[in-house]
Amino acid sequence: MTIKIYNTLSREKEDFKPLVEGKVSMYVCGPTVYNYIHIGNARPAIVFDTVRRYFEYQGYHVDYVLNFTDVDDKIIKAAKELGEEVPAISNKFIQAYLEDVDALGVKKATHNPRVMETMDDIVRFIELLVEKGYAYEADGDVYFKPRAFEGYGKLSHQSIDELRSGARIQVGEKKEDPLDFALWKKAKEGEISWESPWGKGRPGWHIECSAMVKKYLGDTIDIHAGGQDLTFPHHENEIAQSEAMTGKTFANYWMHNGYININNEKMSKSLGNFVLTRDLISKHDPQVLRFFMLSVHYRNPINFTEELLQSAQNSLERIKTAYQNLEHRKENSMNLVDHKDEWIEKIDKLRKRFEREMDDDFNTANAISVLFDLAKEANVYLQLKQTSTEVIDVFRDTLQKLLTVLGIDVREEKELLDEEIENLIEERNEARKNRDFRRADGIRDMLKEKGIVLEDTPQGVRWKRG
RNA sequence: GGCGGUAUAGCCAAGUGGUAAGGCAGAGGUCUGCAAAACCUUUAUCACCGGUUCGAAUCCGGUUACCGCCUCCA
Repeated sequence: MTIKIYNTLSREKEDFKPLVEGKVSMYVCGPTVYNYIHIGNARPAIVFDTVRRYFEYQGYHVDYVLNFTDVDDKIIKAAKELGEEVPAISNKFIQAYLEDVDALGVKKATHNPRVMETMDDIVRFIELLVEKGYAYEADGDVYFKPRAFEGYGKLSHQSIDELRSGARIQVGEKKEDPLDFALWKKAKEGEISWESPWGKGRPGWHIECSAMVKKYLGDTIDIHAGGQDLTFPHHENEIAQSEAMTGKTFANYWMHNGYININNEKMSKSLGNFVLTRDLISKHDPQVLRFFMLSVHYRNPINFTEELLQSAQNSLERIKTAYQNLEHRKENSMNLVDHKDEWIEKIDKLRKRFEREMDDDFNTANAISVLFDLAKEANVYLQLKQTSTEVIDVFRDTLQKLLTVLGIDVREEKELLDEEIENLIEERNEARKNRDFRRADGIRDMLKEKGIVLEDTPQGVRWKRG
């Protein structure tokens, strides 16, 4: 089955055809590192990590590049306010980003290029654009001319002339045309800067991605991704720069994720309603946030509230419990052949359904509903008097494997309980045998206080943390 | 002004022509010494109006509401 991807370029779902059989090259626009990331930044990290995981599940080798914008106006401003150097600020927040995203189950990128480390490539890229007549220097700045690039606007489906009527585009004194955008910015006094053929300065925002894509993935890549808001102007400008440069298609597929609202309002600093990922996952299991984000299709907006997150937690708990109950029952299973094949076939069908949903533009919302069905079937199976070890294994392995695609791990290190608790559980078993329920319930309540929840099953007592 | 998105049960959320998946919350039941977990049952004239069609949440036209981009932004 082929994977279908909604391509912003064509506004249609298209069959995914890789440039190289069995491989995917992916570039995702990363954060500008001037602060801790908010949950809006976490969404693309989670969504495109899941895209990557699904490709890998399907046997593709994925080259995944995510950049860090470590020089920019906002970082310079933050550095000034904090009385620190720009690299100190960006290093700090790159580190923080990596920690946050790691907690969310995001796999490490193949490369994490930074602007400061890509400076030579960026300067060379700009030089060539000037040589080719797509860009010009003006008093230490260098500007790109969108009008010189045929096809400008093809991603955002804007026509160059309509853009002008927006009338909000300021005419910089140095620009020849209001649409022109900066490739290189002349340094202000005392500002961090690099040498270039046009004097000291630093790169404009869009050029870094063009240079990095070329450096790490080549002239043409399979997938370029980012938040919806990057479509214009950022990605549009990247296309213009790169295609002007190489004369080749820059990216075959463009993917954009939707926004997050907080209590139905746009998350913004002025409203003061942004939620830092770091704060949230210190209070909630990071997996719950990940599950929550994947329970909505990636192109649709998500509304965030504490209640909705709690609801997601309850949902995830259901799948987790099913998994743990499978583990528990495994010890009490046997070599049974009755109806074995029927169950395995049933599981196989669910697995295929999961794949079908993921194939359809990564419909994680539907894929998750398949996991609920899988959990349900597992629960039904677990109610049988006798169970087959093999069927239990297939249930468990399938559930685990599919959850891994979503980046969710329900396995729990079942660390041994300490002796005291073991003894209490044993004592309770004795009490129950003797029908001393008052004592038994007393112990159960006591353990609950310690965060150990006991459940009696026909196969003996089962415990979990709660 | 240009481009685009969304409107489905108490809440969340899938679903692009054949009489509405799934989850959370609620109610009733089964199992259990009691619980827990689980299972079963139960809750929708798909924003509104018109059209196309044997048949529409799904296609077309219109209306309303909300939202995004066009400016730094995931």
